[in-house]
Amino acid sequence: MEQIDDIDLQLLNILHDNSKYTVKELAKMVNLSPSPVFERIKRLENNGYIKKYIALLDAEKLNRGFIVFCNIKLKQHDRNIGNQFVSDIMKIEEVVECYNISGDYDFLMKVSAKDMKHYQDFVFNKLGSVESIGSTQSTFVMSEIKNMYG
Amino acid sequence: MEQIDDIDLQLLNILHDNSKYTVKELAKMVNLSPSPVFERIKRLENNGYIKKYIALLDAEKLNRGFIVFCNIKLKQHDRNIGNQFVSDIMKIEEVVECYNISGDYDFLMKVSAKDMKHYQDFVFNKLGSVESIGSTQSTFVMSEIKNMYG
DNA sequence: TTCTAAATTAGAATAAAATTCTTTAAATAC
DNA sequence: GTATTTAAAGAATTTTATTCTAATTTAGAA
Repeated sequence: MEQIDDIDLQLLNILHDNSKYTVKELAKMVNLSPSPVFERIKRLENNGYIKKYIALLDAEKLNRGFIVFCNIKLKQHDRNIGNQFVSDIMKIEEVVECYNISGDYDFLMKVSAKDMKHYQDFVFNKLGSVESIGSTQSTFVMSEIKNMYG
Repeated sequence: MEQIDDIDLQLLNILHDNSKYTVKELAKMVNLSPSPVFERIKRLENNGYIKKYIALLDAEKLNRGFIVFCNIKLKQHDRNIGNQFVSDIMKIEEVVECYNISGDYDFLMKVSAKDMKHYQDFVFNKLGSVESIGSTQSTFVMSEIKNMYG
């Protein structure tokens, strides 16, 4: 695996914050000409340092500004139950992130809803029909303080 | 505030997953010519539906694949302590997300480190010097199941 | 140090994409 | 039904991405 240098790291940090700079602009920022910057970015893409480029959307405007962290305990801890849970959760659009975690609970999900009413509906109707779930515990987000991706 | 239609929504969903499509490609996907697609995207940007465009990086390759959710209780619940905490946390690069939450703890942080050793160093040396923190509780991520941004 | 080879860069040339503009069509109001 | 507004298509233009070649730098060996 190729090694990356300081200029690569600069480019990654810049693009992580704003991927719309032109190569000419990037070149000026890192004191190079456009060609090597273009080649460096292609190399970083091909070597997997850059996974993809995405647009960040305004959750509030799209009626998804109500964030809840939802802890999940499975009914039992066998592979089938676990696989079933993962498979079910992947289909639920309100679940934007999900992690298998240490501690009292098995999974931590980040859920994105319009409001409390929507979240309640999500818990009753969506989670309610996921057979593998034993219990849940909701932690509500009152405000977002920091988000390096937002 | 302008209203968005189904095609706008399609464009948002596509760009949220991959912002590198050309307008020509997008036009084909939504069965329009490039011009109206271009104008729609500009409108979505100007109206704030699209906040920004970013590159997603490979955390593992950048030595940041060890994820921990860290719950925080403040020493006291007055405005000064709270503001001091927020100000301190914004400067710590390992903290990639932070939320003010309901429940037993005051804040939930997502922390990104190289490994357990790095995380330990983060807790001792970085969090350890944030005066406003009363107590912490760490939940370790064993695996990422779903991430609509990753 | 000096030579050689490999890698990197700069700058020009080309291809492709974004962006603008004008015309046409469609939808809505009157 | 006509007028008016809005949205779309297609062509023209500008900008950017991408490729190519030559020059420079770097690293290693003699």
